[in-house]
Amino acid sequence: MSQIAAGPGRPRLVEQRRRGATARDEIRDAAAELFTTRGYSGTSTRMIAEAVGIRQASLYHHFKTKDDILESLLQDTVLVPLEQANALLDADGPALDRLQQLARFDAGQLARSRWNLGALYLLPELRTERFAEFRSARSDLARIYAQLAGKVLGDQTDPRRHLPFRLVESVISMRSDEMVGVLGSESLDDLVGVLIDSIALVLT
Amino acid sequence: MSQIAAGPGRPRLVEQRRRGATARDEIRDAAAELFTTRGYSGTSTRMIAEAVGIRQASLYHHFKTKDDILESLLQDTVLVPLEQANALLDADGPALDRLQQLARFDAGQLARSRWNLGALYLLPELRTERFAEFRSARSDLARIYAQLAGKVLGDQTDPRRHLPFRLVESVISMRSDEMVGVLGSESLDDLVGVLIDSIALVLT
DNA sequence: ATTATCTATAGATCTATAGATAATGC
DNA sequence: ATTATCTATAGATCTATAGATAATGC
Repeated sequence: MSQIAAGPGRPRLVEQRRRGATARDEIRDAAAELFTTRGYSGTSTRMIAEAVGIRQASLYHHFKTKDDILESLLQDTVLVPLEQANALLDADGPALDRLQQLARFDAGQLARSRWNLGALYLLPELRTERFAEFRSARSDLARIYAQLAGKVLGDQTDPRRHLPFRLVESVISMRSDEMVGVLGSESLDDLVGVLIDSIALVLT
Repeated sequence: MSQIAAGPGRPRLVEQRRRGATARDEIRDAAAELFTTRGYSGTSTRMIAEAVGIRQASLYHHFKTKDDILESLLQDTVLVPLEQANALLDADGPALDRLQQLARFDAGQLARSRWNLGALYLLPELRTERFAEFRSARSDLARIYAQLAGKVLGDQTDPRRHLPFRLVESVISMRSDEMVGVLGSESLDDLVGVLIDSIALVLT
């Protein structure tokens, strides 16, 4: 059942041990855990393979290079929020409501994802040319936050417009510091609620 | 002058190119730049040595291992703020004033240090046993922030007590995202001011 | 004699490729 | 025939140590 099972290809030496419908997803799951806890350069392809239960070389049947694995994880975390942000920027209604809706969505994702994928944004390795596309998507997202906040403030130069984005992303470091792990999922909702309320307060 | 100059020991092959009165300080300066921009595992001892202008093996005359270099940088950034925090926790006066004084001090350090040393806190490699002592010092600091904030709120269980620490540390990610690089040092003061004001607002 | 550098290198990785093997699918 | 794995390995690192060398200091 959890054993190798049907499908073409030579069977694995050990049974499946990772969440994921496909080998590709198993690899992404293992890499997400390792990259967020040991860093990108601090994680070898051998460690990823071991966590999946395959040989190191077998990774390369599913990803061309090691950084393609990270790229794949990053894409998934930023594209959906960015789409949502663009929609809300053009939507009708009070700017504060739209900003808080966006924040609630993002903070919820960051708090609830299986691994702390937001921590990937903080990896210094993203500063290379290889991840320029991701960086640009993320700074688009930050710009939309600042624009909506600027509307609330009635001033697109007020430095406070940068705070909502940072408040939302503080979920990442709280999770890294294992504060969210300790809290139940009930008080995790409290935390997101507190952040949403704070956004209104700092823009007053 | 900037050439090898006086002092015992075989002369270097190239002139000094790093800030620092001693070779140890030159190494720390180079490592701070590299660790914050390329990560810890992503920085080799050869890169550090090259940035200093010495041979890779010569590093080991000044540091026993690579992680001793990181440890040394971390110690410097957390010990002074922690001392300050302990003093302010026991001081007299309104809790909000003391909290804001602490925040102004820390945010100022984070914003003005030659390299973005706060970014070192975000390195996933710190999650190892090797850096347990540093992690514990930093969580002591976070605890004092939360305790002071709890006093302001009149409730040591209110989740909002975690926000001031996170607001202060948002300076780190703003600097990483090169927002502080773009702003002049005058608007950098604005930024710190905005953070201090926000602390009062979110604890209202 | 002491110090801070240098050259050389051991031994342990690490990423990625080449090619064999063992399944399924047609 | 196609697919997904396996074994084996090339070539490029990387950290740390050993020991030589070239200064200053006594």
